[in-house]
Amino acid sequence: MTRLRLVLVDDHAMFRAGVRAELGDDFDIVGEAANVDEAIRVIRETTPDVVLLDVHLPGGDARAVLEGCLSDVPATRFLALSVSDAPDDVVATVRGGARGYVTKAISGPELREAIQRTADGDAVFSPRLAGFVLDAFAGGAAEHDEEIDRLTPREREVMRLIARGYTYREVATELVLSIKTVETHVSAVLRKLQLSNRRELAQWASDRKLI
Amino acid sequence: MTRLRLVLVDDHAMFRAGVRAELGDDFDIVGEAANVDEAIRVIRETTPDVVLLDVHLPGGDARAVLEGCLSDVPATRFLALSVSDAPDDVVATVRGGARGYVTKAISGPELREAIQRTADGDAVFSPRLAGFVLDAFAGGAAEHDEEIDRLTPREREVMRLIARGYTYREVATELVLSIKTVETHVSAVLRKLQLSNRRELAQWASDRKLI
DNA sequence: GGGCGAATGGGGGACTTTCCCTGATGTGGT
DNA sequence: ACCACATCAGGGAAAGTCCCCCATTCGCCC
Repeated sequence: MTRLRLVLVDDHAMFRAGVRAELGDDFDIVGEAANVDEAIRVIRETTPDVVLLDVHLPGGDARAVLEGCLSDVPATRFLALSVSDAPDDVVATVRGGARGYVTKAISGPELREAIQRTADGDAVFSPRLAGFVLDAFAGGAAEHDEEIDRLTPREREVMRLIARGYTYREVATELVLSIKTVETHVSAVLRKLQLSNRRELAQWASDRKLI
Repeated sequence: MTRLRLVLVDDHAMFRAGVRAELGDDFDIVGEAANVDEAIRVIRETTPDVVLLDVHLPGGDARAVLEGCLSDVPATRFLALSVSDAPDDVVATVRGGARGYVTKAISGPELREAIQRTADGDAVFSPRLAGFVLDAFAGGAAEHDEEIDRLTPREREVMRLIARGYTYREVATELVLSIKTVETHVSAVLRKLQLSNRRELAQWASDRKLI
């Protein structure tokens, strides 16, 4: 059987050298690229079986590469390989068309297997990351965070300050209110969001990048 | 002349393989580590000439490694080698005792030269990064924050968590202490820094980018 | 050996903060 | 008139913060 043909896309020459050293004997590395434009060109020219694709690249990200050549090389499978295990990165890259996503903490043998499975049509994910993708597909689309819509403008304003660690007294001073009014708003926010204290609120706001 | 003895500290086996493949002929790689504790142990055991040190590690960061063994191996030089080019990371790592800081975008020959120069006592920086360090020293070096030197290691540890908003109870759980001990440390920190409550402490720590 | 700093904790107290409850008033929109 | 919203009050339970006091242990240095 002929060796699988690979393209490596990563802006770190050192990392590409590592992959070559670990995998060069088992796969045919037909091309390398260090940025988005180069990657698109090389992939089109070589139509490899699998592309190892770093998520963060000079001149764009993995999605830019996927958009630029996915439709031109239908037989090529893309395996994202990144230092980032951020849910946003994972979900965005998979939405863009990657067939798998593993972190660079992976070992040589594991990567070898991941590439083989990707070429076979499997979806390969580092254990912790599979959950993010499933979550995103399961819950993500419909709701649009109805919860925050139930807060009044004033409540949102108070909520933001509370989430930053202000005390009720400080919020009252900042917004020129009485402490009691702040208490009322905070209670309403906690009740509406079904949270039980300010720390959870800070977490909630941080998750939604509201601070 | 005998080859320089290296230790590689990086949580990505793949990256270490890349460095080995690129440098293994020119340097004597006497040890490798993938996390903070392992790194400290290996460095103490091998007392290499140069340590290639990733900034972001499981169980801590490069500073933890530097704190853990800098005084034990006075002849060893540390060269930070990271994907991050964030000013905070650079400055923090250099403050911690690293003698240089280059990004992983570096090429094999450049890394070879950087290691040689580090061993010779030079300070090696990627071009864009040198500026950050110089800025940091220009903008307030004279004082060297005598205040924080007056804190004991344990006090600093407690202080960091308090500054992040942890309650005494949570700090106690995290560090496996009694609440009373946490209170004692916090009181000492507030007294030494002449602050009056945890919010001022959070502000103080944030100003100094200790969180 | 004696002193000293560091780390660990216990008791207790004063005070603030948080969160919830039950109210009230006024305003603007439909 | 009704309702959502914003404003404020009194009261109280619970938690957390910060300050005293104190003791023990350990290791280090003179």
